[in-house]
Amino acid sequence: MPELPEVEVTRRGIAPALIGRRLASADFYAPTLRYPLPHTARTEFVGQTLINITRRAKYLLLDFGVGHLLIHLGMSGSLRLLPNEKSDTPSTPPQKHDHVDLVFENTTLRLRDPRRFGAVLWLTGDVCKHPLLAKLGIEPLDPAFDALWLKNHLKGVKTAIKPALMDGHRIVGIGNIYASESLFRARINPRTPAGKISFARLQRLVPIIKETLLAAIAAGGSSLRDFIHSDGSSGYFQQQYFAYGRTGEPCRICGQLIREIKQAQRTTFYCATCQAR
DNA sequence: CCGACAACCTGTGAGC
DNA sequence: TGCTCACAGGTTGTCG
Repeated sequence: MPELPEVEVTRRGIAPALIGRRLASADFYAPTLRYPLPHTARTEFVGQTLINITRRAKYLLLDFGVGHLLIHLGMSGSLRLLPNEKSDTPSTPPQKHDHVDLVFENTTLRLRDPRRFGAVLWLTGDVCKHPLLAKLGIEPLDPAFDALWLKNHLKGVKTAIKPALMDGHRIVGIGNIYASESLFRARINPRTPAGKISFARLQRLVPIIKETLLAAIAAGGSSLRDFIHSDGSSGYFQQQYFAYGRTGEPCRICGQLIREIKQAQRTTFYCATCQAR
């Protein structure tokens, strides 16, 4: 489920309950997700105190000082907090798709991931140099991501703007939903070759991307208070989409029917009138 | 460099 | 009601 906003909402939801707490145990209920779970490395992080939780792209990084636990939620992953029974046992036994319990003092962080595209890795040394992180592009909420940056990085790019926006080697965190939504709001046709978009349009697009992501984070943030009792989902689903998933429904702006096309094996939703070339 | 495509998995919903 | 098939919010790797 998660694009950048949901990962960020998750980070904000779990951080206050876990930072400064000692990891009492780590229980893995599967041998592997996308990659093998760090069964044998467990001794390196169990017993350590969690110093911080940061996010890079859609990766969460749990900093234990001696190394980082990297968590990716894949397409169907979610994290939630459970109160512990007797301070060292989660109050609810793991269900079918629960794969990891990080048992802290008083609170357990549980990873559920039905499709098992997620990942949990133990990284020591410079996390930025890890192959999964080293080649990641700019954070869309970084002030350095502006129209000039985008212009420079799309120069000569013939790929259509929609798949170009989703390429994490350029900009991270823009998944299928927010690529369609941002282009709709910026009135840019998703098939336009990325390098051919005018600077004026890029100046419109960049703040729209930031606003769209921030609005989604804010929507999720409104349910943060209940994170510990929730199912791990957020206000994310309550977003009112303009284009995403609305094939055949009238455009909220002009009334024309929203269309869908395939781009790079992913469905793109757009309004042929509002997003004419 | 680019695009197309398969792969990793399971659940869900549309259509018959 | 029950079956089959296409598809799903991500990312990597291979091939042409």
